[in-house]
Amino acid sequence: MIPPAAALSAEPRFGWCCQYIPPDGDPAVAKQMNPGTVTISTLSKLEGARRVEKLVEVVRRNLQSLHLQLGEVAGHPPYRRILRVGSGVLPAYSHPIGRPLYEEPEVRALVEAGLGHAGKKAREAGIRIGFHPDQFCVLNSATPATLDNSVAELEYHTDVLRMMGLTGGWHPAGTHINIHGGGRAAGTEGFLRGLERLSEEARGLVTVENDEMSYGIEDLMPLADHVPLVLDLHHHWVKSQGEYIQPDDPRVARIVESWRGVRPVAHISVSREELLPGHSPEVLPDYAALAATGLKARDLRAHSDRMWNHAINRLVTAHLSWADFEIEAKGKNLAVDDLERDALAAGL
DNA sequence: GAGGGTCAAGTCCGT
DNA sequence: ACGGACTTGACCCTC
Repeated sequence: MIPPAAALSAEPRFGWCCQYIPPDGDPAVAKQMNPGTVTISTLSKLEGARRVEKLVEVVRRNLQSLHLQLGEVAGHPPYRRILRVGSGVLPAYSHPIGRPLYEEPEVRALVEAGLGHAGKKAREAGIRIGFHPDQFCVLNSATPATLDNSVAELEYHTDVLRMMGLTGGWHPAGTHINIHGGGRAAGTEGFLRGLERLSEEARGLVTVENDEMSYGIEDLMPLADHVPLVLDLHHHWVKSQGEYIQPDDPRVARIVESWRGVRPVAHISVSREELLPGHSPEVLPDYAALAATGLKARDLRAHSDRMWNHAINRLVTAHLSWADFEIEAKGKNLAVDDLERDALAAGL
């Protein structure tokens, strides 16, 4: 019997996403700590037992790396206990090639045991778990096949979380499966129709995040009574061409409401330092000034390796009053170290 | 073991 | 109409 997910503490958290980078750069540790993949193409070229064998090899590695990642996070203070898990933990799960393989008793037993173990570890250490399916998951698509795939993808993530003991009700332990609004043409009405296609269990986990192109945070407000909103401060800065939302902003209050008592999740990243030569790390990047130097939106969108800007880190520290943060930086856990230093200095 | 082509999927923008 | 960006390398085949 799986113990229920513990209530989420009110303590702020921030953490990294999907991949761990060993501080000493040890490639063997990097490989051990991170998931692998197998392509559909490779699986489809194998037959029968070979196909199962290949999948089992990758799944076993992925479950082991997930366990190690949770161990790493659990070794830090409670304010660092949030982890975005890579969506590739069970490769090909929602694809016709992979689906029957996961029904093989051998595979099923491996997956249930591994995820059960991981979920237990996450719950015991109080690690908040999230997922972020990629750009192919478009819940408002007008293309039936795309919508079908998107629903299947969200149900896949729900299956994973169920085996981790993190489903049932409204975002248990703060768990979330976060996606973007999708294409503009179908609008937020299309998103609501897509939500209706999901199981009740999945609907209790999905969240929606503002992007730089199609749905700004204001554009997502019509969804706030149906699904929690995830504010990405950097996406908003790009889409609004320079606005830094403050914690006392009325839009933040609406976002908090959309979570219905669960502590919200937000995202932070920062433009690449090397594209901003000579920029002071003590000053918030000024979009208009940077655009005037010839930098394009696509340049400013790109994520930095590290949380190099102390002013942004102080802004995030202020936002920790209401949200937990997933840090989207190429430097992963190393960027979390950066934010941690500034947040502690600012009195976290 | 190294090198290089390949990888399930959507949507947007710039040309 | 089409290629590239997003992401973001890792994988896998060939030599």
